Amino acid sequence: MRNITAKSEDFSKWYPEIIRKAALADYAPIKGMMVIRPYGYAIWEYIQAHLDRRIKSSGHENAYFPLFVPESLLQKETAHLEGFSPEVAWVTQGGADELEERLAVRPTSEAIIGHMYSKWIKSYRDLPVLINQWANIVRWEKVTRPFLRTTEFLWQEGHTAHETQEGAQEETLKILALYKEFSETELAVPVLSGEKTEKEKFAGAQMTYCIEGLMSDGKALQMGTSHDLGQNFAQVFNIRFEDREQTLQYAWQTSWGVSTRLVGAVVMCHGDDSGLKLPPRVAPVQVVIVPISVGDWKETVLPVARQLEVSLKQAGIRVKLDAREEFTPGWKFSDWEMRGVPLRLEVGPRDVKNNQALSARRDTREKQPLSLENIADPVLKLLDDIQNNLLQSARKFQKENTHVVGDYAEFKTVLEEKKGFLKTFWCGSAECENQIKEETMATIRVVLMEEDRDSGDGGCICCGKGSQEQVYFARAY
RNA sequence: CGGGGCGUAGCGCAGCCUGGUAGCGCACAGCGUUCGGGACGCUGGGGUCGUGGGUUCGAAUCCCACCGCCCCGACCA
Repeated sequence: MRNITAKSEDFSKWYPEIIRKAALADYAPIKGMMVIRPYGYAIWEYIQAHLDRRIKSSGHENAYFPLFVPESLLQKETAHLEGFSPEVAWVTQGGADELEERLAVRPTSEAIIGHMYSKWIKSYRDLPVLINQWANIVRWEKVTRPFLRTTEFLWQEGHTAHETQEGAQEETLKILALYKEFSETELAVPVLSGEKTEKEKFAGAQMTYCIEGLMSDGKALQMGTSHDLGQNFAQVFNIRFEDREQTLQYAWQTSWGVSTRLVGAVVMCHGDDSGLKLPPRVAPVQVVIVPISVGDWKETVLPVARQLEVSLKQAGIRVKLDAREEFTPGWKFSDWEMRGVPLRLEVGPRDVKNNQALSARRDTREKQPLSLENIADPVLKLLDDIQNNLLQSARKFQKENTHVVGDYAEFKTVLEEKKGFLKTFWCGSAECENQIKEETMATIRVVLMEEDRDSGDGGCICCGKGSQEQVYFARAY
């Protein structure tokens, strides 16, 4: 008896189903909006905690800006406005009164933050400004999917201002590297990193960098972006300061963000036919203890299980004892596997007699008895192994699904038959980029930065013109 | 936003064609027996049939509009 659709059979049915069955989120009664349930929100909270620590230790501080952006501010940066206007939600009324000026529900906060920075930044001594905010934003998207693209989503957005162009560039790349390290260490999701093309870059940015993950259906997912804004926003918001030579300069800015989409990435990258597989570092429950309820188990087994729970808790492990009487052990095994708990410990009469617990890994399904003496040590070791193994498996998958292609016919065949990332050369023209997208639905996910490129050049996959621009194409979410 | 599919109990569905007492499985509640990989028996509760309008003596069923979900495209964290 199976109660979830197998991932291998129908990925696009599996995904929303597992989101709901595992109680990560549920549809709200508003188009494109979801309720993040406690189990899903806990994952987000661990993501936040791990990322917030990195953001702060790299010198940034958290602050909070308003939800609403006056239309006049949003309009200042033309490219920015054009990029976002199709998906902005507007507030036109307050109570019974029509507003004199429409208020945008922030689709991102560059505008209102730019406005504030112009008041705060007067001297080179005020720089750099390194601020991050955790917030919700609204984008009126036409097609939505839980976590991957919702009308409202939660994210962090960093907004920094610098004295020099180099300062801003350095910040942009520093965050890009931080995101990559974060994704791989905490989410066990390996990512490519590089530049976006002109077509794909952030509205109003000078250059956009991103990290891209490969989901297990062979489609790419943009997991984070870091933008070098140059002086675009500083010029229209008048963020000027007196530099060391006493001349007036516009500030150099960056912005960068990751969102609740990352929860979707974890689900899609690691899940299998039995459900979720959560990396221990973001798993709300790292270890579940299932007592085997036979005979006088409440007197014999349960006290041992409780003691086990206490000792794991003391070691800082997120542990749950599932002592519910209305379910059989077998049912609990399947349920917690579906919910992605990395490690299960079974405690039954046999284990009590042998002073042990039987461990079962979610990732490999390996079972191994562990002595109850100092059990936290091997449990921590196992959680570490699982975290590591998830990353290695995902890396292996990414490698196996990355194909170097040289000509367009091969490009199309590989894309159709194997999916995944296609590594190739591109001449840099929007014409070729558009043509490929039109014909194959594949987009350039990243343009490799110089230091990541293979030496030498190749012909553009589309027009054949010689080029050093090495890129990864994929179909994407 | 275009093309297609779907919306009936928490979930999965039948009933609709041919209008006339709203059903099945799982889940849920109670009791009992079970429990080392999704247990079983008995009893029971739960429905504005997505929403609004129309046709009709009578609408889950026929007609219209809207909303939502899924898939495939056009646009995006």
